[in-house]
Amino acid sequence: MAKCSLKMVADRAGVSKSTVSRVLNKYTEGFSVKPELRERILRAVQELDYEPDLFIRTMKSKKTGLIACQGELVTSRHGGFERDDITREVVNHLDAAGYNVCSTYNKMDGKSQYFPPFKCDGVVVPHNCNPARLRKLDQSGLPYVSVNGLACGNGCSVIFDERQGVQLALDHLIERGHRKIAYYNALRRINGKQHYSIKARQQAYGEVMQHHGLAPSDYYGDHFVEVEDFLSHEIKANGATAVLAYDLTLALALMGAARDMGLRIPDDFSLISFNDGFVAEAIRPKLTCIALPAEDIGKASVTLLLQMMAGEPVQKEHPVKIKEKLVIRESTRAIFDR
Amino acid sequence: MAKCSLKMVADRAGVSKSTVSRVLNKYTEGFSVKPELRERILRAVQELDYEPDLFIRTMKSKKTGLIACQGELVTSRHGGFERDDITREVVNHLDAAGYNVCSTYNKMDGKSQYFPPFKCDGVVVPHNCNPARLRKLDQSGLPYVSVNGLACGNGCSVIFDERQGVQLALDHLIERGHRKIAYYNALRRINGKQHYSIKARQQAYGEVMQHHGLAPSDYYGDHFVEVEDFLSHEIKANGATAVLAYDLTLALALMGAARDMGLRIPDDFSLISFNDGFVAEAIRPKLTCIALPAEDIGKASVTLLLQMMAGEPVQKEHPVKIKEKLVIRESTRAIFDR
DNA sequence: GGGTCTGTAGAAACCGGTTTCTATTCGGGC
DNA sequence: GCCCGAATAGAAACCGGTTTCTACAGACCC
Repeated sequence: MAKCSLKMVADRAGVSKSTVSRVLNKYTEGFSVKPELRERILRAVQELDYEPDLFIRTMKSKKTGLIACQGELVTSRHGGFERDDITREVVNHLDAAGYNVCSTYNKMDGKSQYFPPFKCDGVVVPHNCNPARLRKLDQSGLPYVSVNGLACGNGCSVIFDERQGVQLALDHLIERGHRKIAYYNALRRINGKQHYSIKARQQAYGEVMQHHGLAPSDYYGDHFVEVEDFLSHEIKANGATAVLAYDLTLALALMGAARDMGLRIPDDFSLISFNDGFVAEAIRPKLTCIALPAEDIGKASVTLLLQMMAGEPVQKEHPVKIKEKLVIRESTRAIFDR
Repeated sequence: MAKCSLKMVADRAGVSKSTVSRVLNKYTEGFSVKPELRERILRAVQELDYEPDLFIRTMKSKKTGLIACQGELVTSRHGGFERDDITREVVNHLDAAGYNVCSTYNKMDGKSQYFPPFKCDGVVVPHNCNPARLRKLDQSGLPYVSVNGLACGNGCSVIFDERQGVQLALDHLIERGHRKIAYYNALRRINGKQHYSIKARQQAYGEVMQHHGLAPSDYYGDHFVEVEDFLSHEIKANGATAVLAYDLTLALALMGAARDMGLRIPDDFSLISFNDGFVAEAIRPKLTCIALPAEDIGKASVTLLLQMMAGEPVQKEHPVKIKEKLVIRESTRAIFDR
């Protein structure tokens, strides 16, 4: 009924705790167990449905086999759609590498708590935007990787190449004849801090536009603009023919407001958004997106973390950057001369 | 740097481990500590930034202060939008009650693993649809509550009142003159098993329609129908004026296909969906929904679990049912006489 | 036959906490 | 001054595992 202990298994098999532990952990380092005894022990384990406590075993053993996952596991209400995908990829890769991923729900806005509150071999920090918490983790000396977020001195960071993604989006639009391309920025703050991508995309937009000799839109700066005001100003007044949106939620909001204001997509303006997902494919017009490949960032992050844990030298100076991908659908079209 | 132990705190304060433990746990049961000594200990704790290991303390103490959360924390790719909301509500309420919620990512489709793999006071199982895993948990004797899913003999279950929700939806449509109302069912299987709501909504639809003397649609049964085929048959051929969709993802798929087929919502048919969320408000037409209030189910679930853990008698025979809510938006309209 | 090496497995220490048991000091009643 | 109980705090046991240390049996060699 209740969970049974190593002692109970040992008693049932008529051996000592140590022998059971050795058999279960396949300890062959200078030791061996007679096949017959091994059989008896394994039978007892099976009969009692024994499984060791995942955490108590971490006390004595050097390797815990545990990876702690920090951060908003329960995604925020209006959070991006890509978050779950990324975390899932990371977890699956760690699982495949034989690690058990574990997390405790500690509110990041609560009293400054340590993370992790248990012993583990490494830490994954998805979508980080809490510098204080990160600094504490950094000081702990544990190997950690910040996935889709920045790291401090001792950790690694894997992020998306926002410059390349912006370039992908703008090239796509410029190739199709667009010259006045507005950017709808996000000013959502998570726990009082912005996600790095907000500033990165905003800045890349300015640079890439300038590089093409085009004027950036008025509203790509730091102050918040309502969707309706944005569309009135940029599309109706300034005559922009295309909009790049910070993420899917903003793109959806823009699409809704455009419909309400009598603006058609892509006839009156083209729309392209960061993040891809089920919704982008389901809505009409289907949204052209800059996808953030979850598989790629997940795999790269886990590879990096495993290297750190193995003590191999890794790139810590600069974040590893994952390429973004253009997914062309119906919301962008060519304009023939202006 | 590395995490420090109770012993280190004790040494620094010049006292024994037991005294530190007593001070930190506010042990006053027949014991007391001189204010001056308490001060010194607390100072040492602060200086060393000490926090006890969350799991190791569970070994000896009767109360662990831990709640395990089973299930798909990393939600499935195309999963419903309501899942995160519900889990978050549950976690926040447990947190408020002083419990630490913890989860390990164990693939539910993997080798049959026990859950939880550590000692805890109770278990939360959100969105359950894995009977085998649940049966094991049930046998463990731990207090547990199945949130938005069914339980076995020893656990409690809190689900939504699907019958009432279907009634809400159909009454809304019938009041507005609809008589031919089709139902678009889901046949998604999660880990080989269906979520209880699939059968519940399907069945309730049949009953409520019959109760109103109306004929249910052809396609509300168990076999899968493509959205296009569904719309051709039900709307174009059979002349249905309204559709009730199993969830938001299916509603989105229906909206997309309708647009592609030249069917307008709500002019050509009204659409109402289960689940509510950001997307329902963002798309056009805004979707009329049967909302599944996350706060209500979260609060009720936690209340129930805490009662079980306190040894109080609770309702185990039947699931507790949470009322669903009608959110009227733009996708449904009245038809004036037929 | 004695010494040594190897295979096998139990005993015991240990991890980091909580709880129980025990010891000492102090104050008060006589 | 002595006895006793309350207040205070250390010592030690314990939780459930892993790892190290130790012990014993048998094989092999000389």
